[in-house]
Amino acid sequence: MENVPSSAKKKSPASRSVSGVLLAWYDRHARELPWRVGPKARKSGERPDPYAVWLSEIMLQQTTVATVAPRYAEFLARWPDVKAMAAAPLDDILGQWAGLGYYARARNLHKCAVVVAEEHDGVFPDTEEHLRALPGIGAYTAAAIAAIAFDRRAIVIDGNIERVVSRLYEIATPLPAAKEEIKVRLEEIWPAKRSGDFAQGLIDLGAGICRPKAPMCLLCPVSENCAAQKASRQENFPVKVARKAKPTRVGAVFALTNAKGEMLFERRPEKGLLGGMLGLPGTEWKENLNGDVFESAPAKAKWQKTGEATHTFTHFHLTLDVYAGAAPKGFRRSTDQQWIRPDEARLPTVMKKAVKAVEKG
DNA sequence: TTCCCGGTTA
DNA sequence: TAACCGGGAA
Repeated sequence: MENVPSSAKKKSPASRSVSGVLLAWYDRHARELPWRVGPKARKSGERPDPYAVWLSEIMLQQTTVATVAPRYAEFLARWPDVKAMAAAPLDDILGQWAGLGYYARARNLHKCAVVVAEEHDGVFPDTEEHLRALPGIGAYTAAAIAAIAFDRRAIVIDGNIERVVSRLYEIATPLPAAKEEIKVRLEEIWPAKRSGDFAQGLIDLGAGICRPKAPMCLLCPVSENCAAQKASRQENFPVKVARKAKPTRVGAVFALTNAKGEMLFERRPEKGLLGGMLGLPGTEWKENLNGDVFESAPAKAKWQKTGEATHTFTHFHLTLDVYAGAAPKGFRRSTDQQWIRPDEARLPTVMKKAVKAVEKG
């Protein structure tokens, strides 16, 4: 090492040590996850099922491992391969997805399954570029599937990896602008072999050790290489741009019930908030509740306000006034509406809360 | 209660 | 750049 020219010393030894040390750490500490082929099995030749990798990565977008694990098992049991999923009606996919949020993911999941089944004969493409062209697969997911399922040397950057790298190099540029710099750093340290294990190792390190709050630097295999930890400034990275305050919106929803104890739901428009999901009929959600809310009711009934439901979306808080009423004689639902027992309806969380407000009220 | 966290699309 | 959710921590 002493005889290595300083030009070579600069990059190669440090990068070798980060990837080598991280992979050795992953060999010992990899999380056991339902969709994962662990380092040991991977070394003995076992390959992950690209369908399983894809499904898990879509579910893991913006969603924690703890939430995804049981839901992933349900999906995999119901649709064991991509052709089975492609053959399912979109409404079944959306219903199974209910409660997971970001429903565009479920719509794109189905779209993607159809494209893979019909245009790729049920075989997932094995390059980052071709994966990136599929619905719902962006830069992160394309790289993750290429690396994890096919061991391609694809630079994977998720929130965990952004945090790890911004600390390793004390990257002062705020996210998301820092992403380019992070990618350059990763290019320098990303190994040619075991690309998938390296990606998963970085993610596990970010999730378990290099956490947002109170990172466990004493247990970190690369703390020696970490500029932020050397300066005791771990928690100051990554730097992020200030977020702006969420406005509050209000609205009213109407829970109409029939003699069978069923409730009237309607399918929301395909695009936009909670797109394609079932919900209670009601008003628009705006800054204030002006005009006659009952004009938005699905029927003329003795509406009783039974409570409120509050919920927070990405960019606003919502308060819904919840009204309950019995369907009048001769009420006919329209074609986009359906009677469902409330306990059986697969609903987004805000609508579950509204239904609960009826049951309590 | 409020705050924080996180990928893709248009 | 803004729209798009829900869970867990503070």
